[in-house]
Amino acid sequence: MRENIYLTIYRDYADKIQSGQLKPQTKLPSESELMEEYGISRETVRKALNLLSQNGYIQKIKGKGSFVLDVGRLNFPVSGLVSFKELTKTLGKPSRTIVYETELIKPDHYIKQHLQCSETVWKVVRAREIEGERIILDKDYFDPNIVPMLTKEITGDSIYDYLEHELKLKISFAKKEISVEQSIDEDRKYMDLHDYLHVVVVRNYVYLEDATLFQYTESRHRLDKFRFIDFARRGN
Amino acid sequence: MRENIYLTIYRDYADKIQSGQLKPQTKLPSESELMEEYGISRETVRKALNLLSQNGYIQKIKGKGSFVLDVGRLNFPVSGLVSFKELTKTLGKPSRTIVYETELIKPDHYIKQHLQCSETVWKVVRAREIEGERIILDKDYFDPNIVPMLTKEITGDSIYDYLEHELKLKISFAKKEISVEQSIDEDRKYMDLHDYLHVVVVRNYVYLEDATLFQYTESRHRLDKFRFIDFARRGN
DNA sequence: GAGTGGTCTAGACCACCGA
DNA sequence: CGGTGGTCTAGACCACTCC
Repeated sequence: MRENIYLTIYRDYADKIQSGQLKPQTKLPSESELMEEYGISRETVRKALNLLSQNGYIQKIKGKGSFVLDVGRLNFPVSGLVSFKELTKTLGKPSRTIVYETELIKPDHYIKQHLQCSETVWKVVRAREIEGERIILDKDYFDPNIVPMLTKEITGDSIYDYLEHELKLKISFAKKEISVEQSIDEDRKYMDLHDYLHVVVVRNYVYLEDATLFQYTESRHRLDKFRFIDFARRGN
Repeated sequence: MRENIYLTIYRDYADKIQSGQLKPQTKLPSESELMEEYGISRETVRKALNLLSQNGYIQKIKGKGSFVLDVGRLNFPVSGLVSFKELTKTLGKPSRTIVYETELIKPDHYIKQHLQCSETVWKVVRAREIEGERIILDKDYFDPNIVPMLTKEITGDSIYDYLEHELKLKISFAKKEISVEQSIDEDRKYMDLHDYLHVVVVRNYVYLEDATLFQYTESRHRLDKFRFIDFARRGN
């Protein structure tokens, strides 16, 4: 027991749909049937279904019911906050992370402006290698008031696991800005850039529950390997 | 009267925040105060606040209250389904649309695969000019079973206005795929591409309320002018 | 402790869909 | 018409924050 009936039901169905156990076009049980099945009230059922709807798993149609959408093929990084480790897990391709820097630095004006914080910041530079090619360069900056210590061991694995499970930080929301910019020397040095003149730059601002900005990340992708998928609802 | 108290309250506050009338860090009235103020129940208040939270306008903090986020500076195309006309309205720059094609064609295999539909499809090709340069090329494909007639007048203005207000179509959700690809002759012909070898391609699949796909759009952007902003929540 | 948001309930009325 | 989802109500208990 304890806690979040609607989240449990949401995950139940999200898993069933993602795994293909529930095929597209399938009709879900009606809200009253789900009330019975789980022994809960209708508003709680509806919270679960609305979550599924918002995340692109189902479509609710008034007077008819809830139907499974075709999510299986393309939606893995359904917009949002997917870390490299999670991403490669779903991709199933050989990949690794190469850590170039993990150090406390004095931020330049540019970084200071983004991460409005103290006199020093953690800077982490890592390349992401997939199928033998370094195609992503991640430059992370952390507020040391929130992340006091980082090591090569942590940054080589998943920083997010560390932040969420060790430091118990609760990430609340993030803003991404995607643009294309000219590649710089650093890109050529740390990535297998071939002769592309541009890179896709994803600037990521990550906030905690109390709305404090604690991380700024610049993720630089080789043009030909970049892909971003976004699912958006209009009214629902 | 009639209908959707929570949507009204949502729009009230969304407007106030977007216009800067409510500054970042401001504390909103508590849920019980809003209940009083509008004479409604708490769950209805919460629906409005949750909408604001999901769309990046506010941050709710347990035990403290709801606080306005700094949305003003960057969030205009807060991910999602923004049309060119809406976008330029907020940008306030001189812009226009050039219609190159508005015709019924036999779809090639590629399009047929995307828009699984009949023997013919509407094809619309338009360039978007901002500050004197054609920097976006939009290729739209519509299912003629749903959109029976299109004219140059319609496509030159806003197709979405026509679809929503004239045809009363209810757009429900869309999936975007962003990637970077080599530019083709058509790009150079219809855009002021300079000598960029690549374009940013946004493939857009638009669905109606009953989950039928009715439009496929390929939006090709000049590298240097492309920008995409995404706001995403992690837990609530 | 008082005040806040997070979850949940058991009802109600409505608009829509299909037969 | 019965079944569906969409909105709304008036309560309840909890966990959290701040004093």
